[in-house]
Amino acid sequence: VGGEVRRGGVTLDQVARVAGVSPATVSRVVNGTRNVDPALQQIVMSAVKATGYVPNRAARSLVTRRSGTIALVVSAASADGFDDPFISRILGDPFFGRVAAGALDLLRTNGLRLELLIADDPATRNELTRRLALRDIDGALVVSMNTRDPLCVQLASHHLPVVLLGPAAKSVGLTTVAADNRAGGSLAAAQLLSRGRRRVGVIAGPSDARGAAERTKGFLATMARQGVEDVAVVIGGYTVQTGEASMRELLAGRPDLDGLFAANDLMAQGALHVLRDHDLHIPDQVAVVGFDDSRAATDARPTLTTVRQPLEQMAAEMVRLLLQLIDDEATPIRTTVFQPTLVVRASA
Amino acid sequence: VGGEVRRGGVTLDQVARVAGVSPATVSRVVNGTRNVDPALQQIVMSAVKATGYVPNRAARSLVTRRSGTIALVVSAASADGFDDPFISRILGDPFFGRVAAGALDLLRTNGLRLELLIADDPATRNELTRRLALRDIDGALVVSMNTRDPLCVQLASHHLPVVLLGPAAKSVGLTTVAADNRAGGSLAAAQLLSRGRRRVGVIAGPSDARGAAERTKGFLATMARQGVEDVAVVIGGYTVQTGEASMRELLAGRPDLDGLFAANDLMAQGALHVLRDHDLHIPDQVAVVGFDDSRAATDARPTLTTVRQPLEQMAAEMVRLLLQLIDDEATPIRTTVFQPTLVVRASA
DNA sequence: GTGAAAGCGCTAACAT
DNA sequence: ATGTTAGCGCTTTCAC
Repeated sequence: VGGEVRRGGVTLDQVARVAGVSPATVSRVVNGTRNVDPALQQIVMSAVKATGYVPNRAARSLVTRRSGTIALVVSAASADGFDDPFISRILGDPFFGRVAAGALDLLRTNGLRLELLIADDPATRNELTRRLALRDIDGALVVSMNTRDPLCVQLASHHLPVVLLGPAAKSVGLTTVAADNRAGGSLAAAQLLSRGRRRVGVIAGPSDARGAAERTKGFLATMARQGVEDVAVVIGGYTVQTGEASMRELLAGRPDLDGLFAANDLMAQGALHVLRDHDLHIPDQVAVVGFDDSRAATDARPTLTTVRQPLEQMAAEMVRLLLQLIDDEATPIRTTVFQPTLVVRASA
Repeated sequence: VGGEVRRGGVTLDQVARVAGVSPATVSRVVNGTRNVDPALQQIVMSAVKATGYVPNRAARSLVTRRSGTIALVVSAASADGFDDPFISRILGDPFFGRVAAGALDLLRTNGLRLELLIADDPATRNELTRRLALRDIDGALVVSMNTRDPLCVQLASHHLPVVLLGPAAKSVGLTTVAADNRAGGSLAAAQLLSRGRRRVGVIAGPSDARGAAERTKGFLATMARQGVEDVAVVIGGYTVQTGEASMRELLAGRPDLDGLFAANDLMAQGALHVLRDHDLHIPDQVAVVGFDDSRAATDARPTLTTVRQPLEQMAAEMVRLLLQLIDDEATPIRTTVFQPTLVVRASA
């Protein structure tokens, strides 16, 4: 109203004028470049503060060819459902929330922005690839829900700055951060064993899910090592409903079951429902271990003993690796593996 | 390898050369400006396709003073906990996921980007305000978790392009999209009434939560209209644990309860646990209605009858309103209210 | 209806 | 160590 003062913000030139130096010097100070006289540096800093200067991102990007933005990509194969609910479900998954929070935390201390992206069809996948190539996005953090993901192969083939959160599959030519799912399965087995359970079953994850097979393998290996060879395994679909169905199936084949490992908490929750319907006491009659330490674990009754991945730390490591990759394209592809931990609650 | 062809992408000038026109004309065509000869238009379009041209966002932003990015802001008062888990929890909340998915859907058809932002302290709040003022972000979609939120008042006072998802409180001078929580409470009451329940209780939300009070008011009003005046109300904290405690309290004061309304699904889930422990059959002995239609509703046993807000549609409307606000700063402040619906499942 | 020209605000050679 | 200069790729008056 009446004053078009500073419409659009203070520019670097204005700061330079106030400080009585050249724009280049201001730029150097602002960007923390060395080789600037400490005295001048002070003067410029004051001028910056006095004017309230803040760099124009677009202008800076134009010349540096860096957007200052990195993408958090949720990759959906879009094979099944492919409607809104599916995307909502991923975005609303505690798993995703922990990753986003972990990434954001480190990103903002680096002055970088996080763009949320859904890559669920060829068009959006191509656009992401293009934007990455043009540095419209500096790099991408990819969270993929299953192993045979078209986005991953596409990204890998173009050699773009991308870090994947996923199974430690060496197959993908992408820098990857993963949890040691096998060790996680082992942890679950050890807990059941320590509770004296040897008539155990497992509700495994779907074959194409991230690391599901590893969890089961680790579990079975540790059981076998203690002489427990006869383990019933049924495959679920990572939902409460499939957990229920699988539990019923397991119980039908082996009514004397005294221990259960479910490859995620949701299926464990389903199992809990069925066990209760069968009047089986948890953990006395059947001990149950889940995986993920999701909200379902704390909200179930009894509360769920489960395996937890350090997702926030993993996300932070993803950012670190990505920043390195952006900084130096020649950084070799690496896989970092994190160890899960057992969270003991009431169910086992 | 060996070819630095098109390093950094095709520029508008290159397209112009290929098409045999001036850069200005290409710009006009690309931006859909009228007053361009249809014939030339075709030529330019071909050239664009042939070269694989895609506009440089930074350059465009620099001159248009629009970033093409809108922020999805999660505002946390940071009063309590204030550690990572808190943010993770919000981001991993299905509520948030549905909003993000709804917004993203409309945004990408408009060629806009979504930046994820956490505003949990004065510094980040100020930065957001500044970025909005400088058009480093074109506008913000704000999801606030409680009513007395410092971010909202700050944003409102600066008259920035912001749309709030929140209670229909007229107090805030912000364009707002809200659900009719009172109507939602009414829906719950009507359902309980239709099941013949008149000895009812409610587990209300915390006093500072978005719309919690309205839900209770709507419920009580509808009950009263049917002559049910004596309703026990206890206040919970929107968690399973507080739901359990509240349910116990309710049952202690009124052992003959035959209907319950919980202001969110999590508390309803907690109530379910307690009712089961008391060997009370659901819904025969006690009918339960929740609120939100979150994952907890479908994963609980029995499945939860609940009130659903059309969050995806609400998010889309937020985007529409925000775009309007960005386009014309003088757009008057408005509040749009959406009607919730009842989702009938097994618990009532 | 189309082209020429002037920047948007910044950084990075290059010169000093 | 600092200043001068030349753009980055685009849109947009302004002439024609």
